[in-house]
Amino acid sequence: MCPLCPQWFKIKNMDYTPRDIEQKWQKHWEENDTYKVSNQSDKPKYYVLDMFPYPSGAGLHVGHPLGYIASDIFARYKRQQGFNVLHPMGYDAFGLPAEEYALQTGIHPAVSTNDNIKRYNEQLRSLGFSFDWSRQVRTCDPKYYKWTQWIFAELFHHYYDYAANKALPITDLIQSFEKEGNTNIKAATTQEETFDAAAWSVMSKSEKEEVLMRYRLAYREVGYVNWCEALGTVLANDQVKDGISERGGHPVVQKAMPQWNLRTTAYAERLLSGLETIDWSSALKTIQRNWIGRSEGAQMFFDVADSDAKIEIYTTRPDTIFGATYMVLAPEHDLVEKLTTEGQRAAIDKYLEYVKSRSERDRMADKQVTGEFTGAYAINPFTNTKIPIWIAEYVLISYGTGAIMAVPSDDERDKTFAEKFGLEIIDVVDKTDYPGATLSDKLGKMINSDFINGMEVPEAISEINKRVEQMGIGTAKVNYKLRDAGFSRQRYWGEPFPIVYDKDGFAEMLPLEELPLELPDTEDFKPGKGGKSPLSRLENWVNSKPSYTRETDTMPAVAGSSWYFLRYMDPHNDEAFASQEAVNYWQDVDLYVGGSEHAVAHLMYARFWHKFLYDKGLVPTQEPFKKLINQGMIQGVIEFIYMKKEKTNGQAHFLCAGLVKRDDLFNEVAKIPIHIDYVQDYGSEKSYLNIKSIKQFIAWRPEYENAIFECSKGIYQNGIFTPNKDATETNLVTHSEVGKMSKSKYNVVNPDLVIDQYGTDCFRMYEMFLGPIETSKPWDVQGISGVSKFLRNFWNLFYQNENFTITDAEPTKDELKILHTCLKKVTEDIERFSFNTCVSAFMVATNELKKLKCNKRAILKPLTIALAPFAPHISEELWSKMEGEGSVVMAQFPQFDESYLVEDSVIYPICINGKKRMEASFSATASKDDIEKIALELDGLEKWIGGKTVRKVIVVPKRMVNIVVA
RNA sequence: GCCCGAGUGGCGGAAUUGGUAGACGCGCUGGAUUCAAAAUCCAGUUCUCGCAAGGGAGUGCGGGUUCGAUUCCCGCCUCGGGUACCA
Repeated sequence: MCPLCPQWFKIKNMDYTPRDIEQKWQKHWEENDTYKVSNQSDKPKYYVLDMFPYPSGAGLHVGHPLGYIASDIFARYKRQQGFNVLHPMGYDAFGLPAEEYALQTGIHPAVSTNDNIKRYNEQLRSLGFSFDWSRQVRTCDPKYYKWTQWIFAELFHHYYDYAANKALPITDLIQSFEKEGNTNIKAATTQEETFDAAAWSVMSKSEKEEVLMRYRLAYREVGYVNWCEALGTVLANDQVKDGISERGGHPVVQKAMPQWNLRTTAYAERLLSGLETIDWSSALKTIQRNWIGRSEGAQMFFDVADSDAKIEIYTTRPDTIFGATYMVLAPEHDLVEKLTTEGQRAAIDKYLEYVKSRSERDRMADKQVTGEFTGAYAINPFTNTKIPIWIAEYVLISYGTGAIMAVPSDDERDKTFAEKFGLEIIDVVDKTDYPGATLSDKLGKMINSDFINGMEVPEAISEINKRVEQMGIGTAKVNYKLRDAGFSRQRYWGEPFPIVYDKDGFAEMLPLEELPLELPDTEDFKPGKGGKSPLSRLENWVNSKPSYTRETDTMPAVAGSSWYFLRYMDPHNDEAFASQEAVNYWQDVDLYVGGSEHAVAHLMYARFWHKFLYDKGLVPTQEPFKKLINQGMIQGVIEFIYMKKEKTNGQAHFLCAGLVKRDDLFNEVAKIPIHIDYVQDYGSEKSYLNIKSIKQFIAWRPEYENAIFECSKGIYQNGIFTPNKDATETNLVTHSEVGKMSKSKYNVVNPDLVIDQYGTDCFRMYEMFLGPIETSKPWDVQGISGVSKFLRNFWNLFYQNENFTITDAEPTKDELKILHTCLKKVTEDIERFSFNTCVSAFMVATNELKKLKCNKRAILKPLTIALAPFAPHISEELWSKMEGEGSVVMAQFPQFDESYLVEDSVIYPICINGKKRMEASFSATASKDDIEKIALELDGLEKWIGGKTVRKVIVVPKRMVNIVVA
């Protein structure tokens, strides 16, 4: 402020300079370990967790902090309520992007990851979060992944016992085998053959190891995997979308490779039932339920005519077996080769050739009805008739048993197939009693079905199941869509498996004393051809343990993120992943905030690992995350300019969106994304390019140096603007779309710039004010001035004529009412995670107190405490000026008092037939009868009743009066 | 296709158990201040008819329950997310 300026005296209030205040307090908090939390406390615990970020090279954009702000508000609120709050942050630092970046630039993933983390740390610090940074974890730190490796090894050393319904040591299983073989073992396994103790005792070491591998929770198996040649790695199902890799969009094929897997299917039932016990959104639970995909049905064997082969099928509709007129095997099914007759061999080979040529993508794109007859027949065990065996691509080898009994009358796909190939259709369910019911509803009455005729479907199902078991041809069975998790990656930047193979090729887990097995350093991280990991080229490392060779694959990124929340509880422990005291104190995560993109993979793996650790008695709860909130995405507007597909005189020709629309040229133009920094009125409907923008665009994209830019105002080319009339400026309207904020869309808005201009507190509150935390919305900086104004107004409540002035005068009834209305609203809304309405409540209170010129400590002190979770810096500054000592961070959150909210009188709307016509004030203590009596005698009421009869008067206390007339 | 979720002013959104629809903010309009602008302050702002007083309509569309519906029920439409030949 300059005293020489004539206006200086007009600025009545002390300037609020957010950046100075914020930097001062951030430094103060850091120096004083304000947010450091101890594992020893008399206070009740509360654990608030964010999904830790992958430190990408692009840095944070305005979308990332949304969830962090929400969780920070809640953590601060809980802290002020007297909880010992664990609120940590760390980095999910292994993964493909760092490695891809390394391949492009030659910069080691460890180096770029470290740089990125540094940048993230700075950005997160500037947002004023109350993280206990001393507990920071990084999944790529050997001290951390020592325990990732250890848990993996423990999975290897355990199997899942269905009788005990938990994981048990594999040594227990070996004992059982020695005593009585596997006949009485009920376990999660792919072991089909039974054996007794004698058979076990004569097995070779290799046979025994093979059997055990079929029981272990971490096991190695040759299986079909999603192989992506371009990325040189195996991908999980959820990393493949429509047959191409989610990352990079490369083709993915099925390839047989030995892979390490986790037997997640063993926990299918518990992963499903556990959902009932946790407070997650129904949408998210549904996603997980669908992913687990439980279905009840029967597994059955069909005999094959003139053969000793048996075909095992799975069906959810055993009741329809009398309508099973043919069978279908998946083309990859083992029996195809054996069953195909000589006459059909050529046709079948041709069909198999065709199936091979069809990528997964083709199959998705056009679902053709195709198939071929094997020439063989099966016997329907209930009708004893011969039914033809076909192969068809609509039956998948990976689901159920890879074979079905086809019932064309009651299955949509079987029906189209039967119609196309002229196969018999027998109606077996009469659905006339259930009009509108779909096939999946399983409703109707059995017909043409011998001894179950007349039964309703559910009864028929249990009857057939009973009969199937009596006949010894199958059992009722629950099936899950959930697959075991492929856990091997042929990449460099991940956790090495703690595995060595002896000279006979048997896998052994390294003991804890030999962990961590550190990722060896190399400059050569290119993926090898044909699925060899880069580690396989480091021969010294591979052979560094005498008479052993090391596993050269690495773990996927989900490994480290499956248990990181436990490490925060005791992050520097070298003796255990966390001490039992720490785990027993912190228990589980009370509130988990993160994006819904992790709905399946991360949240499923983490629950699986947690349940395993629970079975081992290492964690006290079955579920890791009690309450989960999915924050929405902050989207960005992507700006495009239209370019004609055909060049004009050999030059690129850009067109105004207005012209494209006017002349309907949408088929003749392509959309070229343009950096949002060059667009005028960015984000608005009328966003456009002026001459300056075009020059910036050309500087960015020199290949368009001589391009033509045409809009209704004229044409710009080679630095010259040729107007149509007398225009001096272009107005080339861009095409705007809302989408993900991404570096590749050139629409990333960096929070640093916003913070520089408005301050962290303002940024935090504005992101909350934008709307409900769970909805996605485009970033729009327009409204931020309202929040900025609010913070200044709040600040100015404490200032009079440049002086900090606060009085100890008794507050009035009105002032107390404003305060407690606000406290009530804020308290209740924080509890239900409605942060946008909290901001609004603060605005209302501030506006009203401003009108009353209230600067009383009794009002402003509690209000400052309540504001602190949202805007911690301004609150701390005002607190220090007001109180002189302590920190607002630990100040007791003020309790609202309903008694201040009680009114002497209440204004009731008077409705006639439900429509508000008048208002009237009644004493708060007036009885219903009194109100009714007075209401009917109100002046002016007659106009609305208009001579009609009053039929009824409804009085809802403190709400409204409704007079019904007719 | 199936399974979730959502549709409210010019815009973001509020209305927590069926009880005054549009809080709060942006934007816009008018006014004050200013040589002028920015900033600030005051007033107005769902649409529509009307100079006004006042009236009518109104929460995606159509129906229903109710004294009363943004809220509950039935049938559609649109958008977003998930999933996909799951036997």
